[in-house]
Amino acid sequence: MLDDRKLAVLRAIVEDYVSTNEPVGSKSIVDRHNLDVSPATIRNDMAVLEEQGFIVQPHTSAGRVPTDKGYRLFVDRLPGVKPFSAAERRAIETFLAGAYDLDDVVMRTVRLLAQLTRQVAVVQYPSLTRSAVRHIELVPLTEQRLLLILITDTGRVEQRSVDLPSRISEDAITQLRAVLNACLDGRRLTEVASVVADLPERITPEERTNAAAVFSVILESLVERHEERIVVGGAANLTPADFSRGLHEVLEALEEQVVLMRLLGESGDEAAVTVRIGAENQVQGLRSTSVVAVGYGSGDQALAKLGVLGPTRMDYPTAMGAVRAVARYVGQILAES
Amino acid sequence: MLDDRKLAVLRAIVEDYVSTNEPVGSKSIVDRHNLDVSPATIRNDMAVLEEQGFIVQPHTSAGRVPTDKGYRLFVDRLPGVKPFSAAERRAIETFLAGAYDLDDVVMRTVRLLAQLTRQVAVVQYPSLTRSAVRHIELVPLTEQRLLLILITDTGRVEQRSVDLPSRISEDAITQLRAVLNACLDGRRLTEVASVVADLPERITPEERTNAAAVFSVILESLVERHEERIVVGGAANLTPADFSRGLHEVLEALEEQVVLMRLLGESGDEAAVTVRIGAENQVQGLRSTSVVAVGYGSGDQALAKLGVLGPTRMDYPTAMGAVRAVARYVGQILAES
DNA sequence: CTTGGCACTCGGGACGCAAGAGTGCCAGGG
DNA sequence: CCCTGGCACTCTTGCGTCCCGAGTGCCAAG
Repeated sequence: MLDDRKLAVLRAIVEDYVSTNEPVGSKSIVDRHNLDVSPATIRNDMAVLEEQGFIVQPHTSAGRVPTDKGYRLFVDRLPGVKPFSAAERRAIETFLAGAYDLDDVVMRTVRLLAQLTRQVAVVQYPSLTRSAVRHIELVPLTEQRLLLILITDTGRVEQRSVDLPSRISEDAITQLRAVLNACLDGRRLTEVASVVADLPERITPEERTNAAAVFSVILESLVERHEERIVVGGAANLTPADFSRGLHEVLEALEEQVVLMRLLGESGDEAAVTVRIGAENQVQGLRSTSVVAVGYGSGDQALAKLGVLGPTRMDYPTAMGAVRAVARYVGQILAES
Repeated sequence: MLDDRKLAVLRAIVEDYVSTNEPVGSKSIVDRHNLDVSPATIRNDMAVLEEQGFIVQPHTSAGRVPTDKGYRLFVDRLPGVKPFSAAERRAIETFLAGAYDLDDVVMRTVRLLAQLTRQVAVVQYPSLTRSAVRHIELVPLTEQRLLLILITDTGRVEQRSVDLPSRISEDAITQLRAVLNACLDGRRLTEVASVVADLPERITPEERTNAAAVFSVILESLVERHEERIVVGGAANLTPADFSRGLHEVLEALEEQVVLMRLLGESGDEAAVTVRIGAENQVQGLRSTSVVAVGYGSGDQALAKLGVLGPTRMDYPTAMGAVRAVARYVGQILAES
């Protein structure tokens, strides 16, 4: 149905269109890629490719442009990811290694991805719910108010202030802190809910109402969507020419955390690099963009996702290579801290 | 030199141009604003205004457009800030009051400002160096590694991991923690440096090398520029039509923390709303934008700045009103927490 | 199945023209 | 002295026309 040469033609069209942003004609294909056939032959192949929906011509007398389906075939069956050179890998590693806390890791990752791919970079903070508790700290703010600090093994620090129903003594705080750390230390956050339910027994009765307030804040912070923050960078890489309806639509989507969550969430598998092309994205307003994403994590399991977003006319092999490489190194960095 | 009517004409030109984005002619001025004179009279006034450099005409037979100098006169001598209605104030207050930690306050502030003004919002995190220490916490990660957590009275939490030269015992950590909190609690961060210098005396000699490592990390985090984070939102409000050289330039500038720092830093006075118009901004790439900024803080002194950025063709009265109102309420929220 | 040839289609740039908006200037009137 | 109506002038903008070139589809021959 699609012989080797037709695939080669599709590939040529995708590559040329990506690099020139102009519809590519039969003649320029034989010129640039060394297929030993005539333009007329290419035209026949292109007619077939068009009939099958892999390419279209914007105007009757213009060259061809890949469709979403064409890009899909390209990424599925064609060159795959572009591996990075040793030098590039080293550059990535040293750039990320300079980070000194989680915020900084994330910020650097965004910048790095945006710069490597010249696209918009999207990085999700390591998920709270899949991390484990490393330490819980209570700091008195006033006599009826505590600051609760939750530190995870991914280096993430969450803070909440807790309003207490009644006054609390230094001793009671110390006791509470000890109990919390004894019971929760090392637990995955998914287990915390059930553990917290059993805690009140360990607390002296007169402190239970205050303790309950603290517990409820802990539980709250587990379900808060807030924790799933996503950072975007490289928006300047969006070129107006690539978006018919203007950047506005895209920029708007990029500012909605919820939208970004869905965007990264849609890519199912976490270990492998996934590509969603154009209308494959269910997110309204990003129907003409592609997303290359992958899960990353400190150990073997993925904690969160990162990726790049750009026009469907994107250099997929490079983007996939960059995303994969960056995810790997970020994972390393997180594991070390 | 500039009589009342000429000022009224300038004002009319600015207002109409802001709302229509089209050069405004003499006839439309007498139509829309009720000046009881003929178009010809307006034309004479406009000729004077043009000669003085307050307005220009893009083409020989087009209406007039304000220059930077024109906008400047407008904001300096004309209607001033637009006060907010009680309903609007209440909306702002309740929207911000829902925040549950500093990150959330800042994020909400950005969204709010962007939405109120339909411009790009820029909010700087409360400066570390002007806040005071509320609590310092040390959490052992491994035997030679600590997590240092610094909590300020503005609700900000900074974290750093500290590599120790030698192993440290639980007791030593407790001692160190006690010393740090005893000496630093309530101190402004600007004083911390000198206080820390005197600390080693209070530490048992055998722990001094480890303590020194912790101290140096504390000092480091005071000078790190990282602390001056700036959050941007509402980039989708940038309309391509307003920027001749394209959005690219502007978006790029907005991604550079350093640039944003300069931008907010330039506005000198902190208590009053400052406006920098067009080329008054020394930042390359933002020469055709205006910035409306003001300092905000929990008490009387400013901790940081916030503002909006947009095309010089901006609704200054509204922007100034929004910026001022939001700054006030953010200050309140910070003071309460 | 490939290839050269050829007629065909259309988008885009160049040109010209007319309409409309807005101005500057001038002379007259309060 | 300032305001006003009138008038000629200047450009921009949109529209219609025309032409060129790129690229195609089809066909008949190798």
